[in-house]
Amino acid sequence: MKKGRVTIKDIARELNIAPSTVSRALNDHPAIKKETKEAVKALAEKLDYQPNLLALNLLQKKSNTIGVIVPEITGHFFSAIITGVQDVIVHSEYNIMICLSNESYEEELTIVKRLSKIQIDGVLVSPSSETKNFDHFKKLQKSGIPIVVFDRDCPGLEADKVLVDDYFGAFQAVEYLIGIGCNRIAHLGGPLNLSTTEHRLQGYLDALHKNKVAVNDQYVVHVSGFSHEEVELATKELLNNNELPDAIFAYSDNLAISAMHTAKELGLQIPGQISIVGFDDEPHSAFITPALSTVWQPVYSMGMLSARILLSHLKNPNTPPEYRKEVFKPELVIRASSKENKLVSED
Amino acid sequence: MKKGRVTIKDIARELNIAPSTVSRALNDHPAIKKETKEAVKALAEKLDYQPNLLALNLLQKKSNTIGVIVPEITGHFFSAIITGVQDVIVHSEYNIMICLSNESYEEELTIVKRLSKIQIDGVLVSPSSETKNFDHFKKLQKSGIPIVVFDRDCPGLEADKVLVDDYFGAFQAVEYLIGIGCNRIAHLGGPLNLSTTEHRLQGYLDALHKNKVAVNDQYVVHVSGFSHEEVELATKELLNNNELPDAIFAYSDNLAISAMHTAKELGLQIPGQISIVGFDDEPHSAFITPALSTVWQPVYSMGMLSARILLSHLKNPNTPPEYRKEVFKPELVIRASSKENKLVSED
DNA sequence: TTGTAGGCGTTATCAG
DNA sequence: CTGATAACGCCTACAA
Repeated sequence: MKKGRVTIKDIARELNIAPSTVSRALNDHPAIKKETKEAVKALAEKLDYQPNLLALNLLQKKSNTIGVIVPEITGHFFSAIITGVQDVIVHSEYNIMICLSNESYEEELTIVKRLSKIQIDGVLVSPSSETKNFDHFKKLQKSGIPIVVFDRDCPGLEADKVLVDDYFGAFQAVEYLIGIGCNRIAHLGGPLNLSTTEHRLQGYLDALHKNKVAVNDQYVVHVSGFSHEEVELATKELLNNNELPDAIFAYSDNLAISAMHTAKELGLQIPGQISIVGFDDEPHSAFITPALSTVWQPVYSMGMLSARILLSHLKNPNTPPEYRKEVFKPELVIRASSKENKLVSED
Repeated sequence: MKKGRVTIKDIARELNIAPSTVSRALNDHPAIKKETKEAVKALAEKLDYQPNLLALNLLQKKSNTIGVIVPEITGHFFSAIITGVQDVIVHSEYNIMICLSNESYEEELTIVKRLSKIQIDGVLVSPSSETKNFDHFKKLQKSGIPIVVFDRDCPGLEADKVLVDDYFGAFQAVEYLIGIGCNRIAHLGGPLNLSTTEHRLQGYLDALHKNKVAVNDQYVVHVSGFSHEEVELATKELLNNNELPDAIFAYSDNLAISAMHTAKELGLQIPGQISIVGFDDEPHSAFITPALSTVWQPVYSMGMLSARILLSHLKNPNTPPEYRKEVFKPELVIRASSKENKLVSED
């Protein structure tokens, strides 16, 4: 008649042996008699003994938990990455704690503090769009916690990184637009301090330069966040140019869809008068009308790889001299929102 | 020159006082001299003392963590619920552990075992579509862990529940379809052992009965899972009827969109020849063409309420005599995929 | 092969 | 007001 769960002491008492013997038996310690082991294990089974991980955590000074910090999960992008992460981690002894920063630097700070308090063992992170300073991550690293950065880079932070070649994706997309005859290509860019924003912008600019298409400052607009209002505002700014762009390369599918919406409201034909290309290849992008051309990224694989890298560090706690940097190649997916149509609109 | 993090003992030694005094000072115990408190707090600050929650966990026999079990997060539905949960929990002292069952009963079992092992304090759960038996949840409850079920009910399990009136939503949707002149209304149903499937089906049937529209068995098809193949198969079965339905009420937006796709491939006009109504109001449903009529649910609020209910139990660990059952009202959203168009098609 | 003792970091209890 | 002590459940030297 004990209260609470059964412990190794209970087993020990019942069997008239020492708790340490029970512990060893349960852990298959070589120096324990076979019969003892069997007796212990049998009783443990019978009593439905569950090792108290909380006690182990204290002993080992680790939580057996890894944290995943993402800006949001309502879109498909981070959800899919997380699913990849989870499908790897689930086969390890670690638990996952998913934390949402809601694109807020403040909340990200709070999260990091919390994770640090619970002695997290490792962290996967994609910083918020507000985050410019990575000291909070560095602090984690200093206390020995390995960090893997994914998708959104943290420039200046030395860590493992699993990224996408955003520059390449953007370059391809824009060169494609040029190829189909667009020459007033606008860019609806992301929040300014994201690495992804910067790389996609750079890819856009370089594609224009390389193909000797004039760059027009008025054709580049950046959102400051992903709220509906901000996106709409930016889109309108772009489309209210006195000389209308004949194509928009957007930072993301969501921005692209917003742009498409606004363009339709203005009575523009897509792709007749204006072509639109997004980035991310969200699943619904294929279902909107016209179906959105976009840049696909291997999200699930990114999640899996990030998790694997973190696990490998956790298994080899010897300070690794060098960090891995894996860059996935994205792929242009051409659909109905962009079409060769400039024969007419050449004035 | 200590190794590892600073503990209460370090502070005690430095100040020549007892560890227990430090503990009390840090916790603002009333019976501690003001100056002592200040000295302790100052030093703690200076040394960047972080309380070791792992030790606390062991002492209190609780993990200060709540688990959230969902079938998946790549869709908007559960992501939004989780976001609601998180936005509530983040203001408490609890951590969240999000677990994905991938719509698999096996994985759900594994998750529950894990959560039980780490001495989870409470659980929010929406069961997988394969789950027919809720003993694993009952076992959790028996060990004193409060459970709140959300969205998908677990019939027979006594627990707090935060649900949606699926019956009402379905009834409304189908009655609306009848109102615009449809009389060969098909139902593309969800997996059979989900409560939501059952209630939506019942709402569909009752709406037909009440309005004296004949029920045709061939017009009711259920998917067995949410994989693309299965959905496509079921959709085709529905549309390959010798007498084509003039409307489809689908279990979810995703099923509806798949149906729409297939219908388009068959050259059908939507809503000209066939109206389609979904369920969930996923954000992208407004952007597809034609925009999908659907049934909206207050997802974010459901997440928040579920979390609040769980927290209230955690704060009052006295066995609560009765469970709460909260049922949200969904709302029909009419868009372009359903239209009054039967004047013509009446043969 | 097994038992004893100490400790992981914290708090609660009981003295003083 | 503060100090010593025990305890949470487990593991790991060290001893026997």
